[in-house]
Amino acid sequence: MEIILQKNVIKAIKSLYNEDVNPEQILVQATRKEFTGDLTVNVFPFIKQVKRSPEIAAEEIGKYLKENLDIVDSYNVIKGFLNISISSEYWLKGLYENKTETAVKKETVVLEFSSPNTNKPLHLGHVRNNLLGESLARILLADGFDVKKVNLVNDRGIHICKSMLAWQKWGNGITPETSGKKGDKLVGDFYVLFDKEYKKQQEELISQGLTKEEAENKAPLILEAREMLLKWENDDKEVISIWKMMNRWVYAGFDITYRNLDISFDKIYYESETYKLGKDTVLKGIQSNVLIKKSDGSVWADLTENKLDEKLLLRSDGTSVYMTQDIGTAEMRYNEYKPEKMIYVVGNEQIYHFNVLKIVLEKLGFDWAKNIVHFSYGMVELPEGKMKSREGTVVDADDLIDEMVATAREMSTELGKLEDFSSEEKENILRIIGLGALKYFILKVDPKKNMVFNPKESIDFNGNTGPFIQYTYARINSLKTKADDEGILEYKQYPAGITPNDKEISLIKMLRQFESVKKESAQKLSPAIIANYAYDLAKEYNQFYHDFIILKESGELRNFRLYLSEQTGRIIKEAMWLLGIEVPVRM
RNA sequence: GGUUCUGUAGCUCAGCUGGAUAGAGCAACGGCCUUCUAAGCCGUAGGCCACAGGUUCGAGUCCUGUCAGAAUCACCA
Repeated sequence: MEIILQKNVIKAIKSLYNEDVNPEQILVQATRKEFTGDLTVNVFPFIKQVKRSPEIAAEEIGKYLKENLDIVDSYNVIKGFLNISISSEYWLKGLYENKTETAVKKETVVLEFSSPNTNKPLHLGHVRNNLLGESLARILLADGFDVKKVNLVNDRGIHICKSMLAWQKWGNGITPETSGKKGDKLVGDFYVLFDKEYKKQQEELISQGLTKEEAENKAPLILEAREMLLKWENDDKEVISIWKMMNRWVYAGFDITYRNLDISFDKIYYESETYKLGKDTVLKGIQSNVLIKKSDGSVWADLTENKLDEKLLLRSDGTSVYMTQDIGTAEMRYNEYKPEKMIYVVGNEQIYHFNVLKIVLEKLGFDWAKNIVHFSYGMVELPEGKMKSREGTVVDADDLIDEMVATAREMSTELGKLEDFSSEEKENILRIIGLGALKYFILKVDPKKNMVFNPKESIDFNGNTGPFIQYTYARINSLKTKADDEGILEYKQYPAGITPNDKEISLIKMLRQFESVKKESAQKLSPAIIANYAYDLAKEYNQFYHDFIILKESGELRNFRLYLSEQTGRIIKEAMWLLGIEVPVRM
């Protein structure tokens, strides 16, 4: 509709002033609430060309539009702004049009997210990553992309060796079964234990006169861990078997967390299976003189011409680093899917890493490297700052989910809801609500910004929240159920004698926006745009619901309002789906 | 020190490619359940959009500088 108006403004200018203007000069936007009208044309961008004062030009164009466009009902001019009212009939028709054109692009996008390390359980930071990843996948899918969700499990490296070593030294053969602990938690405990003992050794060495850096590199524990990594890369039987066992524990733990968050993947890569390819590629890079081998055997990429430093790709002992395995993974992934785009959902702390990755891949001759997109999101912080695992301030993912559901339960009991439900149904609804609160809380903020989470205040269930939107849906659903009970079934036809009121029109307008909101969120890779839209829509509907009677109305008006409600519910549900949030039929 | 990101109400966040008098929620205060779900609706109060310049008809938005916070610049991942 904006486009129709835009074209006609161009026509108007041509016929009134005999001037040609570009479409970009015609700004059509929604009229602000304080003014009457639906759409506003701003005359300033072309005011010089038409040689009129803003008021006169706006007035003349408005007059032209009213005479030549039947959808234009009336207009008014304030300063240089031409506010146009679209006929309510046009809005009403729009609501009843069934437009189901699904844009099919079928370009493949590989979307990597989650990417946990196997040495500790998932925490709030990972939760943000997972929720963003899952939501982006759905948003891109809805925009017509063929999305492959992939997870890259970081199952090798020095960090795993630390947990393994600690378990070997102090674990006394403990397992998840004997301890009753979730596997990822148990392994995480040993990682923390390693760090504690390692710190002790460092302090000891520092007191003997070593510098901090020397102490970090000479502590017996770290030497043992490095040795273990070397053994691992040389397929040492014992090391491999501990590694397999402990990873198995971790995966069992992760599976539970993923399931609780409704996260799934099309494909899981393991770095233990991709790093060798990376190593090979790096070695080839030396032969073709793209990379440098130093006298101690370490391999580097010289990035000084890109205004960056030198970057290590293989250690002097021949073992690979993070970058090495990411090269291999990217290559493997590209060969497997030949995607148009590879998106990595990884925190903003790794911006530098991905810059380097792209440059190195390009140097190595992979022209698809330019299609790599690092979707970098901000950190989740506590009111007192960053989460520190060593200080025990990490917010554990499983605990957080449990707390959210518990809060939902308290609220529900207090409000006296859900009393007539079976316990099974009730639990499911509480899960939907608790999880909805958590997911919405995280997804509504602009991904690139850091966000603050206050565990003491816990997440709200009122106001701009997931449950607010879910509640709106439940209300609508309840209307439909009641309509059903009363035998109101034929309500979907165009209502002949109805003139929608202002609130109804603004609801219809908002529903129309959904398509462009979806597109925008896909282009900008931002679930927050969907989240904020869903909230605005729910708020608008609640006002409508409060101010007007729906089912107790009669005839066409009742049918129209019921239909309008149903459409709102449908879009709320779809918007929430795009966020990975379920909506309950009752709450 | 270099690079990147952020700075909007007491708190948590919106603010579309520059557009009219900067918006929500929470917290505070005051109203609304004999009518479809009050997890709701309405109202009051709360702002030098970090600061200073610049670009122009017009700047929270773009440019430059300053200040503050964060991340990163590892033979960690």
